[in-house]
Amino acid sequence: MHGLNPQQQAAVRHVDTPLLVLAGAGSGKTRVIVEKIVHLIEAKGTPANGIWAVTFTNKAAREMGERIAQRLPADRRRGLNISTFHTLGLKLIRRETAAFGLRPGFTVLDAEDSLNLIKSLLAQNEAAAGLLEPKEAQRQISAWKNDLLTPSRAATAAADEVEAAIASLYHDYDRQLTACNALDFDDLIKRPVELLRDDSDARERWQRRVRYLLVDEYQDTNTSQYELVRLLVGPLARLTAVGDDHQSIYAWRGARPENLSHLARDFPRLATIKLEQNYRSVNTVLTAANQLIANDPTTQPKRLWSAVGPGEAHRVLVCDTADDEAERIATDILHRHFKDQTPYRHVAILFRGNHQARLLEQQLRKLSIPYQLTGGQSFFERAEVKDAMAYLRLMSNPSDDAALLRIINTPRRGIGPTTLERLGLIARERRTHLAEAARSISAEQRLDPRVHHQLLQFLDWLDAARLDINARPAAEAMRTLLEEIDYAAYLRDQENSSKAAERRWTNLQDWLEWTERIGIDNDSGEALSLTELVQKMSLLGILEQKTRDQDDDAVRLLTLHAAKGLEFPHVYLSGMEEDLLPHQDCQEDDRLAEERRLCFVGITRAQKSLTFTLTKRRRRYGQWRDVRPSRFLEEIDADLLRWEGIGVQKSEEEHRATAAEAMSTIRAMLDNAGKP
DNA sequence: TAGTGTTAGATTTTT
DNA sequence: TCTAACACTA
Repeated sequence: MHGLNPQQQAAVRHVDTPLLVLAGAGSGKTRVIVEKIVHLIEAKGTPANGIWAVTFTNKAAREMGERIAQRLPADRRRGLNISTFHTLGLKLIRRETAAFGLRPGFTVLDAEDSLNLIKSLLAQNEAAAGLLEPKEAQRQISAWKNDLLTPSRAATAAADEVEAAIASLYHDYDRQLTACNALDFDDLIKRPVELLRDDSDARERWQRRVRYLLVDEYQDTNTSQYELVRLLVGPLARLTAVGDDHQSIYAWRGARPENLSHLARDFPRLATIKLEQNYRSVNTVLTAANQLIANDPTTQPKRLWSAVGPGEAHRVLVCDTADDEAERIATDILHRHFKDQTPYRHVAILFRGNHQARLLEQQLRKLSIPYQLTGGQSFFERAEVKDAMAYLRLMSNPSDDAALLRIINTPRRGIGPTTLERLGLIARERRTHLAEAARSISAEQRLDPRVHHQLLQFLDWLDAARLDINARPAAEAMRTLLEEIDYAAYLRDQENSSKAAERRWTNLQDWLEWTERIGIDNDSGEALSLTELVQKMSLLGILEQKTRDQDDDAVRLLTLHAAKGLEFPHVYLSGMEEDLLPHQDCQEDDRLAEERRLCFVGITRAQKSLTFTLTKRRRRYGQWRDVRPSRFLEEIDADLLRWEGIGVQKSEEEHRATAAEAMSTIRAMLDNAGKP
């Protein structure tokens, strides 16, 4: 308990009634959760396996686990459940598989697979295909699932023709998932909720198992996640929810920040503790943040303060164009690096949209400043990795159509779109999955005999491979499999340069190593079954595992969303312009408030210095447009901001001066060092 | 199946 | 204006 402030201590000790901790940015909320778990085990004698902590990302779960590992010896923390919502749902489904109408080895489809399934369903239904955009349909189905709406209720509630069509697609989609022994991400929450709601035996069983539940980032929960929380804690309500309404920035994808206030309604004995002392930032940063967020009508007042230090006014760099903006940020960072010996990893550049990263990258590269871009397409989404995953999934679940479709002709086996279309039709008629349909009489009758033969051969080969993979370690068997299909040759065939093929092959080797590494249970140290391995992989972005060297000294480029939860000594908030932040599509009240909170999140990432940048003109969809500074800058006291470069000439001069100064510093450094 | 033409869309994104 | 996904043609 040492080193905790009185509010933090109260939050840790409070275990008898449900508790909401409203934890401001940088107020040590993870610390509170960690200490509370330690307290529950050490002081309250709660068995570790009765404690469940839930986060939103794998990264957050991993970090929490690591911090607990520093506080408790292995034998005292064994059995502790720290996971994401989705992993928790998966665990529950795995223990109750039959109740869900699933067979062991069921697959969890990712967003891409689910979209492909939707596309193939639409391809079979001309009327719906003309009316619907696959992405839009996917979004709507996901939204319905997050709101716990069944297909039939969605059909009843449908407001127009389009929604009605999506509801009907939703029905087919779920039926097809069942035929494939598969679930999508949203099902991992929705289905457990349905079970716990409808089956009192299962409910009581799980409520006994969950002795204490802690939920992080509570403001990001959606309806189904909140329902899961309620059902798991039951009437005893041994629950700690930690969140910050000021950092609610995910309403656009279904988060319900009002779940924070719903807690008081649903748990009358709820106690609330506010954490307002910030341990991260200097006071000028917090003052700006407080002033900005005071304009948010939708959230509870909370005033951050800190004892870190006074801090300086924030610079606002007014630049001519986006190129100019990127150049000035880059020069400024270089300057900081050489003049103040600021390590590059202490600097982050934040922006609203990913496209803004491109120019920044160019300029950083020009000045040879190392940078690390978070976001973009992950390693996990690479085609070769997804192909290998698909083979592995088919080993675990022979009815995984999404996986089969992905690799049936990769590498080439002469099984083209026409065959697959006919096969899909047969599968739909027989209400089954593709592999079974292929072995039916109608397939024999309706498919080209040569291709049909080819198809059966391939399925037999898969069966044989399945026997092999169950007999030895998965990674090892996968190596053999990739050799048998000569995937390396396929890659060489696909790529123009042998270098590109080489790189993709290396990615696969990395993936195989990763497969070996995660194939062991963190808790028991035992090897996972193939099914467990595949399911674990589906929920872990490989990107997170492949954390590049922590001490890699590079400037971080992040979207404002991706920056939540992180902190940096020096932060550049770029594109502080109307229509960019707040984004042009977010002028309506609720969305505008969320944009403001996004800006708040950006500001509160800064520990020591904060620099806003904006341009005077920006090219938008090919047109040059004059730009107005973001209204959020006006919501911060003028004394806290130091504008630079408002006049054109002055800006150019200043810019040159800064660049010249930076260059001469570099030269001096190089002279001193005697080598680059 | 590769190569070319056409068209929409251009915020944020985890699991 | 630029890109990427798609549909169409050779």
